Amino acid sequence: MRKRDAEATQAAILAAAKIHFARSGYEGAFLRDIAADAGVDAALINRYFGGKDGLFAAALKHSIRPHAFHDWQRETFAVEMAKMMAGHAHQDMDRTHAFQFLLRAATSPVTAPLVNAAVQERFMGPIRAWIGGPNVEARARIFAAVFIGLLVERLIRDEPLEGRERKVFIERTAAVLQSLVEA
Amino acid sequence: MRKRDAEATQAAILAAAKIHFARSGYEGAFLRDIAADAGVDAALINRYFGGKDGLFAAALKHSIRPHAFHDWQRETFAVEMAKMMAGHAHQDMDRTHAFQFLLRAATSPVTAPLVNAAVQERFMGPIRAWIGGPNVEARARIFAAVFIGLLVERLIRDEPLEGRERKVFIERTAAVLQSLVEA
DNA sequence: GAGCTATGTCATTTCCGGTTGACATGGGGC
DNA sequence: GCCCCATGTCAACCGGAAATGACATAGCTC
Repeated sequence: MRKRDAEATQAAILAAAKIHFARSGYEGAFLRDIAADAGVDAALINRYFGGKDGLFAAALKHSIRPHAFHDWQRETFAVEMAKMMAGHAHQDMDRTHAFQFLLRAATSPVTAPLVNAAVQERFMGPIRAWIGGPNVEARARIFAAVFIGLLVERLIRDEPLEGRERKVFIERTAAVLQSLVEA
Repeated sequence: MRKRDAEATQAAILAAAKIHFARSGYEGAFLRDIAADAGVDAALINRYFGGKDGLFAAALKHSIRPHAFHDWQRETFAVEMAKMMAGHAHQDMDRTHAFQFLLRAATSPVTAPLVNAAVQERFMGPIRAWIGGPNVEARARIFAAVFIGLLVERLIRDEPLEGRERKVFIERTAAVLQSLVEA
């Protein structure tokens, strides 16, 4: 029998759930599989999270953490971010993984509203505050869209750019990002 | 009883399937609903496509066709596209269905490789050709990223922008897109 | 128009996955 | 050491959705 440690068990379930939801989406992730990966009986998921919905909500909450936009320097962030986007996909796995989770969740009609609410609160909010200026709403949305798109591109591409193409990619990306934080 | 025309029936099923798969993903789309929309009994889907898997494969194959970038006007496409992105997700369904379908399919581990290969060939290829100029690779990637990001944002948001915010959104988005096709 | 086959419809079955409740047991509190 | 509750396990249930097979009939061939 599994060692009796509710906290560790819940953590194991949550970790497995994040992987499965990220890989397969809400409908495609099965509680039995998640439980198996966590080394737990599926019934425990119900006990601890109140069902699949609750588990998803917990995983979602755990995946979206406030991004530290406040400590980015307004003058240099664009280039820094562009460099990050130009990097290898296997770097920054935590962030990448969380984003996969969000992307898949966003493409399921069941979970899309949840994701939207969470993203609004913990992602768009900080972005708006950070960007500031007039017409924040429109500019923040474009910023978020570009940000998401760059992450997706980074996620699905075969190989990163090299040499001159890479240099141009960073310059151009930085220019786009920079333009969006300017009024 | 439905008119006896196997070819038309299959086409109706395929059309309905594409809509449902685009809107709800593989697991979220139900054969009964697809059949109902097509004005067909669900059993026919099995007869003609051999089951849900077969139907999905057929819809995927049918959705991946070369995108007509060549008939966009280089001077006006940016504003047109920005207006489209500013709209509600359920408007302009014709144009965006294929993309939504592909995006959802790309987030399913089963179909992802197929989709990625097809996207490279039939999406990135045309984009490169259409954009042209020096450092096409880098610019095409950013363009694709922005394009995808806007689609995702459009997909997950609750409500479109209105009034002045909408106007700014379109202007800014158009500016970003336009800048990316210029060398 | 008789007969046959492809097409369409319906009822039923099967399967799958989330949920539930009963039961087992480890381990802390007394 | 005993009791009790929290934790873990197991088997069964239930609803929903896909698949199946029997049946009906339109429409073509002759």
